[in-house]
Amino acid sequence: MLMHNPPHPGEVLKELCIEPLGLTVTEAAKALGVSRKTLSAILNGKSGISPEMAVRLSIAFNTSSESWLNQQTQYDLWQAEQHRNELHVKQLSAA
Amino acid sequence: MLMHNPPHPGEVLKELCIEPLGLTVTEAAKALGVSRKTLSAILNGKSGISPEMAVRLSIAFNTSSESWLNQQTQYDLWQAEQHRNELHVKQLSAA
DNA sequence: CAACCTGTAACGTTATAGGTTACGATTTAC
DNA sequence: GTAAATCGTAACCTATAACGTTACAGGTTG
Repeated sequence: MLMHNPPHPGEVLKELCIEPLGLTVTEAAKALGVSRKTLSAILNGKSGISPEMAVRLSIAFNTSSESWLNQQTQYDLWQAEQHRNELHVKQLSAA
Repeated sequence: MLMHNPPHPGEVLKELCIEPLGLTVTEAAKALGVSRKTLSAILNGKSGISPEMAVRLSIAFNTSSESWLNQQTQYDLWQAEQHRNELHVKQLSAA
């Protein structure tokens, strides 16, 4: 169970990849093969990291696509968990 | 890096939760608070497990929502990795 | 001042999760 | 054997989200 609010993957991307390399959003977007708008939205927490984007990041920054997408999953899940008690779900198993 | 095709999370759900408990799709859908169609689509690999659905499953089957959503992530990522060489991405870092 | 970078609004496309209703086919129960 | 339940799914809808192009205003910087 996630205990604390995970950071948006865009923040991590900015702080760990873009800024250390002194890259502009324009440059990075071009290298990633996406529009400047798309990358900007991610960096500013306006949209998430899609599976395809995770693969792009893994190529550009020589990382694992899993790590990127897992971060997104943790983020999304934390959001969903905030509404856990609003869901009308009945228990089916004690396993 | 993922090496083998991960199973669709719907298969796992069926084999590990629905069938062992002898549940019908109709019963399970009702307990989960979703339509029969929605659950059916998941069980038959026609749609994925959303973050909210992961939370529903965690309540109904007393499991972790993380495990469900992670399975979906691995599945989605494997699909995306299959097109890795079709993406026009330039390397930005050797880290 | 001119060149560059930025976020973002406005417009579009495409994909996907979810709902309801309805159907034919199969399975189960009596 | 018939009636009831279940199943997958088609057809229709909505909402959300990622992505694209173009265009603009504001900020830096040479």
